Parts: sequence; structure tokens; C-alpha cells
Amino acid sequence: MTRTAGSSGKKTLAAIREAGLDLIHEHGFEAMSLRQLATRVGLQPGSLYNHIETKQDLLFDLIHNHMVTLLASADDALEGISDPLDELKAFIAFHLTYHIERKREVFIGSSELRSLEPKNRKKIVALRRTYEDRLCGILERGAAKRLFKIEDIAVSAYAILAMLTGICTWYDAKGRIDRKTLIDIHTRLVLQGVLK
Amino acid sequence: MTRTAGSSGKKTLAAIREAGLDLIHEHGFEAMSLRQLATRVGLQPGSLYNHIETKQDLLFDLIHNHMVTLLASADDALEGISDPLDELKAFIAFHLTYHIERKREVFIGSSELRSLEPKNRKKIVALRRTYEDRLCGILERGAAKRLFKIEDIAVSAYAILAMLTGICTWYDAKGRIDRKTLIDIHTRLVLQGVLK
DNA sequence: TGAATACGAACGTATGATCGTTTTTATAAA
DNA sequence: TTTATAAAAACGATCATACGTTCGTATTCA
Repeated sequence: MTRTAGSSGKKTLAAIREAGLDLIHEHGFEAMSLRQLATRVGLQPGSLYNHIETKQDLLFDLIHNHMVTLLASADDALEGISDPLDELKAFIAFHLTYHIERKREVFIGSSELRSLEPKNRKKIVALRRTYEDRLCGILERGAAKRLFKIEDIAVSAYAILAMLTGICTWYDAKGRIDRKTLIDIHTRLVLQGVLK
Repeated sequence: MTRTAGSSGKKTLAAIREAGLDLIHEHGFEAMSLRQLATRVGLQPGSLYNHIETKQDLLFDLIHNHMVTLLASADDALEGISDPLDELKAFIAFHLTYHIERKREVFIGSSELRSLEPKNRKKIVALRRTYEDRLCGILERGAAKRLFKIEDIAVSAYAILAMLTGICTWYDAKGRIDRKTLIDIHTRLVLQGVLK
């Protein structure tokens, strides 16, 4: 990918982010070199610094952007639903769909928390906590209405999230199971584990 | 008196493995340097090569050892149990207990498959498949006896494994929940999702 | 005393980041 | 439509340091 001086910085930054996701996914953040990144984008190493502050800032930007978009999309998907059972179904379908399409981001967002500076890591963990709380809220409301029977809200929420997220590292969109079937099976599994 | 083959060498190799698990967990395999590893063990970099073949061999050794031990332990835990429901309960308890105690190995065993040479990766994936088949077998036998009602054996197995394994990356042994409670909650969650 | 183990220097190459310079582009005045 | 100009973006050299691995030699100890 050749790139001429002074060309659109927005496009270049987008290309850097995309290549960054690939390279971190392939090699891990620490092992990804800015020279590899520059080569893949079609730049000299030094030119990257016209678009990013530091390597660390790029990592934070990628993970932060993922979390913020995840939260906003979830709130979007749940908007206007008031019945906890419907909320739970919508959450499951949303979470699966969203995560299947962003395997790299999901992988990096969990495995590379270690590479974030403490200040940055705290921000991400807080966002993740907020997302988890969306599911906890659904479970709580369902339990309060005696629709769900849940031994421990937090543990159940973690278990559900672990199941739904974990499946995405395994799921092959071109495989035997189509997306709708995947969602159906998991909806049944979760509901049976939670319904009264 | 014959010299115990590698008497002090055995200890050194154990220390290398232990430090290796730590460092790969902290930095990722590619980013872990043999100089860091040597320093942590108290050796010069070159001396590592009295105990390992290459950096790649160390990674394979760590993951392979984990998988082989996992399989053997699982077969141990399931031995003599014939009722599918009891098998499933035993599997859940075993998997949780085993994985909680080996967070580093579990993390490395999934995130660093990317760093294994193809030949090595194939061996690990085959072992993982064998382990997954243990659970699939339990689910199949349970379904055949009409104890379980399962839409898709393989997907359900993946979902259960994802849930049980994922929880281990989150679980804090010193936290609010003790191990027995954790096992109880997950046993209930899984059984409800699977029982007829 | 001989095998196991450790040392320490060396190989060529790669690392994240900086900086002064050059090129390109967008904008607006002429 | 042409031209002037400043901001944006890319270049390319440079810094000190680190990389995995090899190898000849020295040390340790059953």
C-alpha cells in the first residue's frame, strides 16, 4: 500500500488501526514492532508518529474504542425493551452477533490488558464493569419479578458472559452452524439455566 | 556410584519452566526474551541451552505438558463412573478445580497457539480435541439414555467448556465465593441447561 | 575423572522513539 | 485560473539497547 505525503491523515490512521489489530492479534502487543506496522501500512517507521502518540497510546485507543462502541451498541440493542425476559434474549443475540464480528478486538481486549499502563487499564476495566452491569441489571430485574431463579447474580452473569464470549473464539462463520442457529441454541441454554 | 542423570539439571529445568510460564503470561511468548528468562532463573542466556532446544521447543513443552496432564487427570477423575449425570457432575467439578489452579497454563494454551509452529500446533489441537470429546461423549451417552435433552452436542459442549474455562480467568480464590460454592452454582447452571 | 552444567563473548539484526528536512495538499487571495 | 502559504504528512538517518543462538572454555560434583 503506497501512500503519498500529505494524503488524508484520517485514512492513514484508519489503516494504522486496522493493521494494528491484525499485528497485535498475530504477535501480541509487545512483540508487534512499529516497523512491521509501518511496513504493512506503507510508511517509514518514523511517519507513524504523525498519527499516534506512542505505541501504548495506539493499544489504548484500539481497546478503548472497542469498549465504548460495545457499550453504545448494547444500549442501542436494548432500548425500549422493558420485559426482563425479552431483554435477556436481546442481550444474548446482540452479544453473540457483535462478538462474532470482532474476534480480534475481543481477543486483544482481554489478553492485552496486561500491556496497558495502570491508568489506562483502570479505564478499560471500568468500562468492562459497566457492560457486565447491563447483564446483572437484567438478571436482577428478572429475579425481582420472579421470572428468573438465580443463585448468585454476579457469578451467573460472569458465567453467561464467559459462555457467550468464549464461543466466539471458536465459532467459524463459514462452518456447519449458521448464526441464527447459534443464537437459538445459546438462548435456550441460557434461559434454561436461569428461568424459574 | 553413578551420577543421577541431570540431578541439578532437573531442578534448573523446572525453574526454567516455572519462570517461562510467568514471563509468557506477563509479556506473551514472542515478547518474552531469553535474557529475561535467564535472569529470573539466575543463569547466563547461553546456559539455557543446556536445558532447552530452542525457545519454540520450550513453548511447545509447556503447552504439551499442560494438555497431557489435563487429559490424564480428567480420565482419572471420571474413572469408574458410569451414569452420565454423575459423569457430567464429576467433569464440571474436575474442570473447574483443575483450571482454577492453572490460570497461566490455560491462558498460554489458548492465546499462544498462534506462536506454535504448524507441526506443534497440530499436536496440541489434536489433544484439545480429545479432551473436548470426553465431554461430548458424556453428553451423547446422557442424550442416548434420555437423561439429557440437547439440541446440538458439539455446540453445547463448546458452550459448557467456554463457560467453565472462562470463569477461571475471572475467579479469585481469595474473593467472596469459595470453590465449593462456585462448583455448585455452575453445576446447577449446566445441568439446567442440559437436563430433560 | 568424565559428564553435566555454567560462563561470557560474539554474531548480525531489530527495537521504540526523535528530529530536521522535504514533499504534498488544502485554502484563499490575486 | 493562477499563485502564495501554512499546515499536514512522509522521509530517512540516528540513538542506545536488546534480540536468539552458537561456541570454546571453565567449573562443579557424583
